[in-house]
Amino acid sequence: MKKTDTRDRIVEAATVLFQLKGYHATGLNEILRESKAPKGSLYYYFPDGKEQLALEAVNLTKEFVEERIKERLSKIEDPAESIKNSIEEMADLVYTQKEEKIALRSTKKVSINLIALETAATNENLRKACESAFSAWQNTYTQKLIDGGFSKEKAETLGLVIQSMVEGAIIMSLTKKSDKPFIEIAKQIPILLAQ
Amino acid sequence: MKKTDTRDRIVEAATVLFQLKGYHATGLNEILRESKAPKGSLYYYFPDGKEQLALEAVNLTKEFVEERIKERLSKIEDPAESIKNSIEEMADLVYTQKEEKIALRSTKKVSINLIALETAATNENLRKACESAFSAWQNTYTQKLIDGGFSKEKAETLGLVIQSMVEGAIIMSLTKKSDKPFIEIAKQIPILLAQ
DNA sequence: ATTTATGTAGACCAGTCATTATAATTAGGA
DNA sequence: TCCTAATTATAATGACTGGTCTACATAAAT
Repeated sequence: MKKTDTRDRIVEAATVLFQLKGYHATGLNEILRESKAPKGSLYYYFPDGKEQLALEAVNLTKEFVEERIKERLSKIEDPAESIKNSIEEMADLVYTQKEEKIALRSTKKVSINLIALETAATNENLRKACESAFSAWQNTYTQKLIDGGFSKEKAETLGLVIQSMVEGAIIMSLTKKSDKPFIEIAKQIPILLAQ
Repeated sequence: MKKTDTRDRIVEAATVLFQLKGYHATGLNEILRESKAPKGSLYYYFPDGKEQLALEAVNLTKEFVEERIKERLSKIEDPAESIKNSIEEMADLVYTQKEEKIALRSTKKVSINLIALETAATNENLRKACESAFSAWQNTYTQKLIDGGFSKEKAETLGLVIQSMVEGAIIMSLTKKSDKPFIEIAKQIPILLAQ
């Protein structure tokens, strides 16, 4: 029986803020304010401070997104159609999050894109956590392709390509303030998998 | 006749640092130190401070990359092959930059990826500058496709898709510390354009 | 009743941030 | 040589940073 949800609230707030504003642009005080937690609690639950918090945020997103993808992929048997479908759902996730960004009521955890770039050259721990998340997602696509009859080699290549396309769509989508990149990427999946 | 190149050196250093470490993680002092510019010069040349500096950095990268892509696309007539070729060159650009990252001797300006994500939700001026850069690059691909006989509509869609794929490859490449994402993305281009 | 965990609370630290105001210096042309 | 404008130096501003610290409350265990 859990006493409080303080710890969870802190991680949730950190997750949203890190992916929305970035690791360096988000201050601990802001996370505390948003999660209505006192500073003493932060270092009680996260003795290693901001980096530990970011690691947990990345891992939380990793699991959340992996779950989402798997659920979507299991609903349609045909790999091309199911992956297309999954990408279209991501468009919604990224986009409805954007709209609610001021209120921050959203608990959506959708991308580690920004943290990944911020830390790729400067923080090996976080870089590895992001790499692990990307690999997990990529692997989900690969597995679906193998189940659908693709060779292991081809499935691995296409998994990497699809994961890259999704990450690219996120960037383009956020900067263009449009879900069109997602939609167009999704449309190309069946063509890509027809080979 | 130009007296000094102080201003240029500042922009160059800012460009490299912003894309390597990020807008918020890069301090003005660091830019000064890296560019060996006099302390007083920054606000003399850039009275609007850090944001102005970032705007110029983004625009510099925009023009540099656009030039590179155009040059590459003009060397091969077939759109698929030329775009594939251009992406393979980008792999080198991104990657050799990475290797020299400590020395920072590199003056390469290759991506606005990180700044784009950092500012998409928090700084409308910079977001627009990044959007403009993405559109310019995307447009270069589109134009090549039109010249190669694609319909305007199809060319525009594919331009967006290709641009998204490239941005995705950059993220994946930096996070995985491998140029494989670029290579695999490049391989898919002819398949994508065979439709 | 006493002790030990568990968690809350926020003042406080030294340092860094971007920015500004103003003074000093330098350079070029008249 | 002098004047003026272009640079650069210096120093201070106040806001904010991540992180540490001690005090305090509550509740469970002994």
